[in-house]
Amino acid sequence: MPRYNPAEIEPRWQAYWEQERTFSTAELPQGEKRYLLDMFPYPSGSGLHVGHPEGYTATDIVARFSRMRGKSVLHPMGFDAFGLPAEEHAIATGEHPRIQTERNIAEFTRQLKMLGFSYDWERVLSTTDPEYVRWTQWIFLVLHDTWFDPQQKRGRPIHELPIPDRVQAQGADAVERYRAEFRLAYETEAPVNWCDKLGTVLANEEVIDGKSERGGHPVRRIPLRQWMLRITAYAERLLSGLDSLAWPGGIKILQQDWIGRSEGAEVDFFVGGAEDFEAWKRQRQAVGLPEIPEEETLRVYTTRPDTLFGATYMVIAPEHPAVPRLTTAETADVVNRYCQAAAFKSERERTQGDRTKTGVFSGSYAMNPVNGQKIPIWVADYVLASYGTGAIMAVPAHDERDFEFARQFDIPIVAVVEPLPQAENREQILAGEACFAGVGRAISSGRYDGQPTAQVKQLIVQDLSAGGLGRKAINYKLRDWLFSRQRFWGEPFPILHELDPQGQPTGVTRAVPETDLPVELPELKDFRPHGRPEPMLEKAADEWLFVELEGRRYKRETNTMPQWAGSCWYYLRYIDPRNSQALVDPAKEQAWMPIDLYVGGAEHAVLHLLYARFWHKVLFDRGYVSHDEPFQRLVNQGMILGEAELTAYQTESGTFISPSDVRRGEQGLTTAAGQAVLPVAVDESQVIKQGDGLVLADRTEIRVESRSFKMSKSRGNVVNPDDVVRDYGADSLRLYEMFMGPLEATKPWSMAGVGGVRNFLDRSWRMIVQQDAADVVLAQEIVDQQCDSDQARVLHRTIRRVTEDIENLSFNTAIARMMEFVNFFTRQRSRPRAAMQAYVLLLSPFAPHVAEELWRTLGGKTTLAYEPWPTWDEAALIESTLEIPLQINGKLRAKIVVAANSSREELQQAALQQPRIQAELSGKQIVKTIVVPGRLVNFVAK
RNA sequence: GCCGAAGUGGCGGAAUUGGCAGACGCGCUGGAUUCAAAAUCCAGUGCCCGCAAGGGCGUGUGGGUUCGAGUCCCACCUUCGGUACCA
Repeated sequence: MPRYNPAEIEPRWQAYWEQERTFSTAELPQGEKRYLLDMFPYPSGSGLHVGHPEGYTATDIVARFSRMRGKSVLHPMGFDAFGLPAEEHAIATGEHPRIQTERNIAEFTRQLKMLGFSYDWERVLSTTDPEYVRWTQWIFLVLHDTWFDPQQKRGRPIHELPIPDRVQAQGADAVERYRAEFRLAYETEAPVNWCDKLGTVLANEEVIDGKSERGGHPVRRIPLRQWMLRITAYAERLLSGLDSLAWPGGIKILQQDWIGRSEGAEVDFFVGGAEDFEAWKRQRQAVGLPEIPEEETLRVYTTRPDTLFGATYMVIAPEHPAVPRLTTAETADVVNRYCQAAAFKSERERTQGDRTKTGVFSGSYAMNPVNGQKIPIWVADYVLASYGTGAIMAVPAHDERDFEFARQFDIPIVAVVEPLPQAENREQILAGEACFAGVGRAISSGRYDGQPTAQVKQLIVQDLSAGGLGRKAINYKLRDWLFSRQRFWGEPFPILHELDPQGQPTGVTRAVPETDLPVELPELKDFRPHGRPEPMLEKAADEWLFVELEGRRYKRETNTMPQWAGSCWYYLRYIDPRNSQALVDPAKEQAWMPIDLYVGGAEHAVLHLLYARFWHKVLFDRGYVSHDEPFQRLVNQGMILGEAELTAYQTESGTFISPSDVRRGEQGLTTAAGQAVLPVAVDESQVIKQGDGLVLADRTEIRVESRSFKMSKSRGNVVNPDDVVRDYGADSLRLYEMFMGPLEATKPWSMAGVGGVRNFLDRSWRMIVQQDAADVVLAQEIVDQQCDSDQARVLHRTIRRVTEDIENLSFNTAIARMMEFVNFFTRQRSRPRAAMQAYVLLLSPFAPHVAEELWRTLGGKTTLAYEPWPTWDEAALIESTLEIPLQINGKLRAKIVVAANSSREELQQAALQQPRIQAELSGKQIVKTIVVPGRLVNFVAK
């Protein structure tokens, strides 16, 4: 009987591991440690899909491999369990989100356990656990209690913030307000993306094309009191910290671009009238550049101070505080209307679409500090209030956006940078008819003329600084992080707002005392939004909402934290998941951190990783963790696409045409002649291969397209791991996920491929287990004797390659090596037991269940999880003879078998003896001979 | 537009980093076994010409470097992913 039967083997070994606590991890590592982390999943109602086990299997292989190499391994799993779907479910059904969340977690847990991952399940956590929420809130209070010291470039306790005397003199409330301006967690009135339909505010990343990511409902911008995190203070550290990390280059670049550092200058333009300009300049010369510009100046940020002489107008953002000041009686109406319209549009609407620039003249003029030229000030929404100073000097000759705007509104264009002589459309650029954003030499720029751009930049900034008119400046695209949501299903903020005797807020806030954490969510009977922009928790009963503390009355903060909060620090909690005294014990933290390998999807390349790094740096500055960066090595697993789909194209009249004859235009798919074309799904049986492609079997001149698509419910190509495990077993699923291709690559699913690796496991089984016995007994070929030299070579080569491939995360090739091993040994009449045991150990990280079973059959008494990893013997790898290719003029002409250690001369002689080579060379002259010992011989002949 | 990744048989993918292109798997073809099928085993399988021996061509396209290029350099094309006026 005993065929390989995963349905019986797998649950049995899973139960064994659980009962024996095989993978429970010691509190502290002994010897070398490995912290191997998966990005934890959101437990959605649809369960695991086959994308999840891809990364999970990769880290599990490394975890099992590392244990066998004697490392202490921390390999945990948990759940990112706050999130909108559970709340939407609650709104629809009235069921508390916690109930559905727990059900989903139970289902995920079942599925994860079914796949045999060697997680330490005793450390499992969920971001929704009250004990976890407690420490999320605690970290928020750390952020609230921290300011960033720009001198020391680090976060420090708020009580260390120097308070200016003038503030101190105004009393405690003034001091508190002053501090609030510096805290890393602060409140502000911010324009937010409000969605009427969802009844909630959305983060920018949750808004796609002016619509909500979830549901596609319209979104508009309204101002609302928000919690923000001052991540911008850490921009420089977040940028420079990337250098030391072993991350994919592309991800680092994404983060760099997101942070968006630029160097330039801030320049003040005088807007107080031409007659006072000289006086203003003299005054600036005397007192220097003020920290905050006076009312009669407009401060701009530019990365091209060298083009200052080409500034022909200025633009301020519609939200700029100077807008009313710069508006005149005549322009007031137009400007007001323009600003209001801009405010109503979402950031997305303002920055996308037709791209035709809009704007209105403010009515005022500014004086260019370098040449005293009077230039108009416009209000336009192509300038963002949230970047730089919210105002720009516009140099249409050397900035595409300004150029477009100037063309539209007939504003002069003056070239002040001369391109290199060979530049194309140089004449047009100099005539102000084309835009040139590159570098060159200064022209029409007074005493700077003739100097290269880089030098002019430097000189102008120097001169501006000396005159008190400007200074060097650095800016970042990164914005502060909008950290509050108006939903129910999130962590409450541990913040209290003080009330006066009339029940009105006094504006003073305080933190909930640490001993009162966690602040749990209030009980609600009804989860439907109240439809106002205010947070959901406003619906809470008064007993929750109002708090008395030390004789004062407070109202609780009713915003909740975004889903990011829990995922920003979960990797720390795994280290010490039950600690009730601290988020993590410092000794354990120091022992296990940093994370040696972090595997997850590229969709978290920017936000999750940036936010988590930010929190980590704050915790580091405040002394709660021992490293500056949490994720030493990062790998992004590739996306798994659906099974390849065959498509043929058919015109309306039913004629099939080849894909190359299909045009993709505004009308959709058409023929070259304009006739509509429809894609038709084709079955594999209707298709044959021909030449370099596939064609219809009965119409071989018609080509068929083969493509894979993202898995989606709507396309119906989602693969469910439960089905795969039922039909093939978990070991086959794991193996297939790794065999498909490189971990980082996007690759299509193929059920036939799963069958292929299942076949390999069957063969592995039959190599060791007797086929027609009643019980699981060893195959007759298994012998207790030494490998012969061929067997030893195959064995040791396999050990070496599998070991090196795992170290390089090259799992697909590791599996190919094991397949070669099985192909070789199934053909051997005698198979040494030791070789079989070594093989089973190599297989075990990939297919742990069948490996355990085979290990036991081969005489193992307990789990193989801590058996020493096999080592290879270099001596066994050496081959006595080699086949060497012989080339003439780089073309392969013959092969010879020679002793492996043949010298250069011996090789050349043997090659010249070879009959075919002799024949080819006769009548020719050998110009050159290349001999690479162990590799090849190449004759260059004429 | 910009940034990133990638283009190798019918398909998924290998190739010690400049040295026999196509490992391994799927699929397909033929054979053994079987009453038959499944399963299993054996052999073959880049394309073209040829009965064969053999020959020619071949890693997205075009050029280059080299005795030798999938791999290095230059230009371009295509696909996928990300991003959007950041001064």
